[in-house]
Amino acid sequence: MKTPQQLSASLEDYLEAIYLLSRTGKAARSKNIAEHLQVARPSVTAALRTLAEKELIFYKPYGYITLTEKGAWMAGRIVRRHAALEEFFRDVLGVDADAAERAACLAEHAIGPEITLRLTGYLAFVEAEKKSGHNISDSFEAFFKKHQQDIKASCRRRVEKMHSHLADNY
Amino acid sequence: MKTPQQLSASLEDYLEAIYLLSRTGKAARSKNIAEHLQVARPSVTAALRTLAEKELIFYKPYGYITLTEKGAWMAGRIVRRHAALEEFFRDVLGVDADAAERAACLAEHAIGPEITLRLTGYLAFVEAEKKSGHNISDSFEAFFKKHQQDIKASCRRRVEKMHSHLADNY
DNA sequence: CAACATAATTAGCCGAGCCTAACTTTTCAA
DNA sequence: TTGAAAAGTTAGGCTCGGCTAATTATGTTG
Repeated sequence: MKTPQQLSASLEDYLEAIYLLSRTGKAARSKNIAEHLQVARPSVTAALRTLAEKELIFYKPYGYITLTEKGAWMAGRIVRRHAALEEFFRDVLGVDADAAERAACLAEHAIGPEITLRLTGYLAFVEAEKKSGHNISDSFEAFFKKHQQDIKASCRRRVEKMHSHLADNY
Repeated sequence: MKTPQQLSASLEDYLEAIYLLSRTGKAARSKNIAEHLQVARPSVTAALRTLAEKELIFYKPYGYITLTEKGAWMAGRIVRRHAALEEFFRDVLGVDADAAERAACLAEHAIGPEITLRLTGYLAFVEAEKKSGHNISDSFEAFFKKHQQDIKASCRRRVEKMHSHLADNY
């Protein structure tokens, strides 16, 4: 009997932070989590209690925090999803690293396992193509540089069309 | 002087709904918006007041709702962003139409203008490639079918590695 | 034109998730 | 070993975005 365990975006962030802190050697303590997520310490306490209730972490007040098996499994999914998005934004779309990171943080809570899998697959595909001499990202970058103005313009045109459609009924 | 006007995800949804209702001929009235977004009517009233305060809609109690110029401009961006994501999930990643739609609804609030532009550009790129005889989506679909198991397995392996790393310190 | 149906709003509530200020527990060093 | 600093938690309050129930406005029809 699997527990579907839909976590809120916020709780996913906490779980991810705990995983990342554990992984990089830094202790997963309340304070570190607060710093990592840029939230006040009491917010962390509340989140930890919720995660503990859901049996995703081992949590004793004033102690270290570790992931349960279920928690580690979920954290794994969350981290991979994040990585796939960030990599896609950066390496395929050519968004600069910072913006890619920020967008991934926000978008990650929206995409489920199916899309994550296909996204990961797509990244592998682009990689494989590159190895057989066809660099899709480079081709796209050239295409984008060349047609950027057209793309922007086509957006603007659509906006104008909409305006004429909507402007006069009040 | 541009108004940056960062809307919440929820308000973006309301603005998008008003736009879509106007567009498809159905009157943008409180009731229709509630139906479209599957929320209770009083929730709509509150949202409309906020949007009116921000001068994105014309709103008189008990009347029809229309977009201001600023509102129409923002709605346009929101709708294009949504469309780009949905199209990408469906036509490039090959996710089924329903799931693509649902994911787009959630993810759209996370991506900004820069990424929307590049995403739109990427879709145009894939389209252009197809016209010159190179169908990237088909190639990907074949690749995905072939390597799906490997991709899943590589995910699983990473999870297992993580478990061994985390399992024993509590 | 009165009365009823429908649409919309008001009033009041709730939960999630954040915050600050104050208090408690733990740690560490003189 | 004791007391201050650091870490953590409790208490209480805020905003956002939902909800229901009750009320008011609109419009429709006999």
